[in-house]
Amino acid sequence: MTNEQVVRPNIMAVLEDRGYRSTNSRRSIVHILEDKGSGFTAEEIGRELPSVGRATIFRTLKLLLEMGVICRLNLPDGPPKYSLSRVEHHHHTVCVVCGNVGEFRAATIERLMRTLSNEIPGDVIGHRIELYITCDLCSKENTN
Amino acid sequence: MTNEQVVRPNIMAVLEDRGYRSTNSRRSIVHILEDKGSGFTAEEIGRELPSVGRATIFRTLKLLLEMGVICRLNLPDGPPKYSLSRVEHHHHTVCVVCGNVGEFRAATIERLMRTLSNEIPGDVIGHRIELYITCDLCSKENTN
DNA sequence: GTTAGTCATGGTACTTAGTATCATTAATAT
DNA sequence: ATATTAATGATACTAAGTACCATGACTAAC
Repeated sequence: MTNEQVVRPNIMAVLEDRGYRSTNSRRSIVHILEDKGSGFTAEEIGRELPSVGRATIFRTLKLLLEMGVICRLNLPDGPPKYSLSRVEHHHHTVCVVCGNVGEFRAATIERLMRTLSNEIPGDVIGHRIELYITCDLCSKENTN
Repeated sequence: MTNEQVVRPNIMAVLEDRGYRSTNSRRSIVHILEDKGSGFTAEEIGRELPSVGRATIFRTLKLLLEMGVICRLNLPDGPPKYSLSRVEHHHHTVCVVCGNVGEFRAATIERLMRTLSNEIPGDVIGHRIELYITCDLCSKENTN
């Protein structure tokens, strides 16, 4: 696991580079994403931007997903959560108590996946790894 | 990756051992699950059992999920798919073309996860790994 | 085997994440 | 400044799943 500086792209610039327009709604959604960083739901964003239509929120999230700027995480229960992606490939931790989402990188996993792909029938083109944890905060609260 | 014989529990027995009743609906649902094995959707089961109420299908799937008899797999798109679990811990491959779901085991992964948990903040209590592949059948069809 | 109690069922209405449609509005290119 | 076209918000819809509730089916105890 590494802890190097997280490099994030200028999201609006990425959108514009792909020919998408820089609109008020998109800017305010992106602004909130950058503020929250990780573990936010679509509904949450909608609540903070009542002037922006629900459809637009989902449309924008979908766009950003396709561009790889954010990722969606399906939790065992509750609505899916979105997180800003690192530029680099990464994986997620989810606290099963509070639902907080974290990110980590581990070169060992990637090396292992390459090895594994020899033993899997078919061509491995991607993978997704989620670690379910109880985060430090939640285990502390439990012992109090 | 291992290929040993898949050991499956007697699902109805497991249900009854937990105090749940052996009803017609449950038996017919379980029967279909055992027939399909993996990669089926809730809707699919409902279609094959028009006499069983939709609610009952979801109720039963939920029960089986809680008991660990089946697992739910959220695909990048399309409805979630359910699979009979092996008794043993395992992971899934999903073909991104046809959506077929496979299972595999890899002790290396489990060992790696244990190592990794030292580097992750909080207590790791579980993990989920999905490999996205194009299965042999689909890559063949593409080259034809 | 009958019965009593309770669990499970099917039907229906609801919730929630996300999408389709469409007339109006705003961003861009010229 | 204007024409073009993309994006928007509103609304209605779909689809996975759940809540509710009166009726029916299991099981246990007799």
